[in-house]
Amino acid sequence: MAETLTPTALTLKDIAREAGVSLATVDRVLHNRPGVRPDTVRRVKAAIERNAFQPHVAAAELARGRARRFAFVMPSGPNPFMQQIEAYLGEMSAWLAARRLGVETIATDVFDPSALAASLEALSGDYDGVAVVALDHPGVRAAINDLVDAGTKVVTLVSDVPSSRRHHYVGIDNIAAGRTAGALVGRLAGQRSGKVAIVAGSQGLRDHAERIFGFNQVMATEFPDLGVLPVLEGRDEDDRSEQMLARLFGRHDDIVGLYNVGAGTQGVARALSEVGREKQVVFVGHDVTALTRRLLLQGVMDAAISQNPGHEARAAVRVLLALARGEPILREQEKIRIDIVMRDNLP
Amino acid sequence: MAETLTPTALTLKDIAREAGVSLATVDRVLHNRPGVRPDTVRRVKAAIERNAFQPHVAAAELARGRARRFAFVMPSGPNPFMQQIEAYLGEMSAWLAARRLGVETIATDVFDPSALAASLEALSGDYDGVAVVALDHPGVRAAINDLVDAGTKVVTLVSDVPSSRRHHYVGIDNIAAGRTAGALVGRLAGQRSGKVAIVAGSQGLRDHAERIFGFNQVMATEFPDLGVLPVLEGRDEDDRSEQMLARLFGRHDDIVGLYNVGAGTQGVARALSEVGREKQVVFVGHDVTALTRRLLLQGVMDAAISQNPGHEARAAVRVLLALARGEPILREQEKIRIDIVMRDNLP
DNA sequence: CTGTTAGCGCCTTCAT
DNA sequence: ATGAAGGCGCTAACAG
Repeated sequence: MAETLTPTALTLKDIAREAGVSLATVDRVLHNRPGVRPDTVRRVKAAIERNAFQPHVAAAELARGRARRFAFVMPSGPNPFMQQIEAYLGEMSAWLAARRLGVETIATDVFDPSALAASLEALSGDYDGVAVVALDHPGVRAAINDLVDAGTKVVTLVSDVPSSRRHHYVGIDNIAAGRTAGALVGRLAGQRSGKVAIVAGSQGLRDHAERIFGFNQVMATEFPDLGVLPVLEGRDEDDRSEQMLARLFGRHDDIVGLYNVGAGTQGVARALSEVGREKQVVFVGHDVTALTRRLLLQGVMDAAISQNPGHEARAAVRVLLALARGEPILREQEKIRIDIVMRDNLP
Repeated sequence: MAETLTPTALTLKDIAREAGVSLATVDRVLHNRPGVRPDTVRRVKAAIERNAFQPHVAAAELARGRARRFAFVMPSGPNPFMQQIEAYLGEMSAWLAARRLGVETIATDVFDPSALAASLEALSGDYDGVAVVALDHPGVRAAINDLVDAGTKVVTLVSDVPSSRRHHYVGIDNIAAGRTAGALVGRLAGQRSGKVAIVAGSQGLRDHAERIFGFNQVMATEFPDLGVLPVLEGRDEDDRSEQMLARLFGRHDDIVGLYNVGAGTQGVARALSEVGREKQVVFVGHDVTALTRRLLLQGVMDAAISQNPGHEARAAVRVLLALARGEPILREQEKIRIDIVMRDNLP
C-alpha cells in the first residue's frame, strides 16, 4: 500500500565510478558541456538514467556560489494593488537573503511608455533578471527585447507584452477575467433587465482593454436583455470616475449592473451611494484591497475578481531564479489564477 | 527610487571575527545551543543583528546532510480529489529527489477511525513527518498526539483535528466554504423562492458537517425565502446519492437550489437530469475534477467551491520540511484559499 | 565554555 | 578528452 518516491542517496562520485570516469566528466555531461567524447557521453548518461540520479541542489548552489540580482520595475503612484506586491516582496527579504538573492524595486510612470522604456534600458547589464509591469507599446517592447538580447531574464508582471520576447508572463488571463466579471454581473442581476455601466482606467491599457473585451463577449452572448453602456474612462482616478458615473446615473435610471475594470474604486462607490443605489446595482470590480474588502463586507460590492498579489510576487522571483539557473519552471505552481472573491471567502 | 533588499555577502566567519570568537561559537549561538557564556552570547548576537546576517541555507543543508522521510496517509478508494493530491505529489518527485526528501503514500479507509489510528501508530519512529487526511475521532486524535510526542512532525490535510496537537493544518476553513456555497446558491437563485436540497457524504465527517453548518447559517439569515430541506447522506456514493435525491425531487416540485457537500457528484447530476431540471436548479458543489469541469461547462453546475490540490500537496511538503528543519512557516504562502470556480475562471 | 578540523556534494580551474 | 584537487559556507565531532 505504500507507493514510494525515494530519493537517490547517490552522488556524482557514485555515477563516476559506475561509468568508469572521473567526477569532472560526469559534471560535464550533466550540464551538456563540450569536451567529452560522444561515446563517453553515452556511457555516463546511461549511468545517470539507470540510477535516476538527481544532483543535490544545495551542493550545486553552494559550489556555484553566485549571488543574483533582480530588479522589479513597478508603477509609481498610489495604486494599492502594486503596493501590495511590493509589500510582499519586502516580506520575502529573509528568504532572499538566505539564498544570496538581491531584489530592488524601481518606480516608473505607468502612463508614459517612453519613460518605462528608458528605465528598462538603463538596467541593462546590471541585473540577472528583471520583472516589469509593462505597457504594451513598441518602445517598451524594444527595450524588453534589448534586455533579453543582453542575456537578462525578463518576466512581465500583471500586464503582459506578448509580442516581446520576454521569457515568461506572471499574471492572469485578462480576457477570461473580463468574462468572469460579465458572468457574475449577469447572473447576480437575476431576471432583471436594464443597463450595465463600465468604468475603466483607460482602454489604452492592454489589461483593461482585454477585460472589457471579455466582459462584452459574455454580455452579448448570454445576457442580451442587459444593455451595455459605452465605457467611461476614469483614468483610475477617484474624482474623475465619480463624476463621470454620476452623470451617467443621471441619464439612465435603469442601470442594474456596474463593472469597474481598474482602480478608482472609491469614486465609483461614492457615485453609487449618491444615487442611493448601492444595494440594488450589482457591482463587480477587481482586486482585494482594504477598500474593496470593506465594500464587500458592506454589501456595496458583490464580487471582486482578484489575482493573489503575494503569489505574484513570489512567483515572479521564483521564475526569475529558475530562469537564471537554467532550471525548469513549475508551470502549475507559478500559474496565477483568477480568483472570485465574495464576502464569505475573503482571504 | 530604488529600494534595495541586498543580501548579506557575509559568512559565519566574518561574524566570528567581528565578535572575536570562533566559527563554532557563532554556530552555537545561531542555533541556541547550550555551552556558551551569556556574555559571549550577547556579543555574538549583537554582531549578527548589526549585520543582519542570514546563514546561507544551501550550505547549511549540505552540511547537515540528512535525508528526510515523510509519509502521506490518504483515504483509499476512488475519490478524485484525493487522487489529484497524490498525482501532484508524484509530479514533485524530481524536486523532492534533488533535496534528498522521500515521500511515501499510505492508503487507509476513511470511514474507519480505528483503522486510521492503527495506520498512524504503525508509523511511529519511521518518519520525520506525517501528513494525514484525518477523521475527527478520539482514537485518531490520540494517535496524532502519540506521533507528536515521539518527535514526528504532523500536519493534517484537507480535514482537520483541531483538538489534537498537530503542528499545522493545510486546508480550507470549511465553515466559510459552506457559507460561500450558501451565498452563491442564494444569490444565483435570484428573486425566486422555493426549497434548497443538501446532499452530503456523511454528517459524521467533520468537514462535511462544518460546510453544512456554514451553509445553513447563510440561508437562515440572508435567504429566508428559501427553505432548506433535511440533509441527504449519500456516503459520497453516486448511486445512493442519485436515489435519495430522485426521491426528494418526487416529493418537492419547488426545489430551486442544490448544494452537494462532498463527492458522489455523478449521481447528483444524474438525478437532476432525470427530472429535467439541470438548467433551472442552481447547483453548487465542491472541487474541480474532470467531472465537475464538464458539468460547469455544460451549465449543469453553476459553481464549484474548490481548494487547489496542487497547492495543498506542495504546501504540506513545504510545511513538514520547515517543521523538520526548525525553519519558520510562511503562513501567507501556505494558506489554502477557498476558490470559487465558475465556467469562465476554470483553472 | 571555546576552538580546531574534517567533511557535506558539487563546480571549477589547472594539469595532463 | 579527461582527471586531480581546492573550495563554496556551514555543521558536528573531538580536543582542549
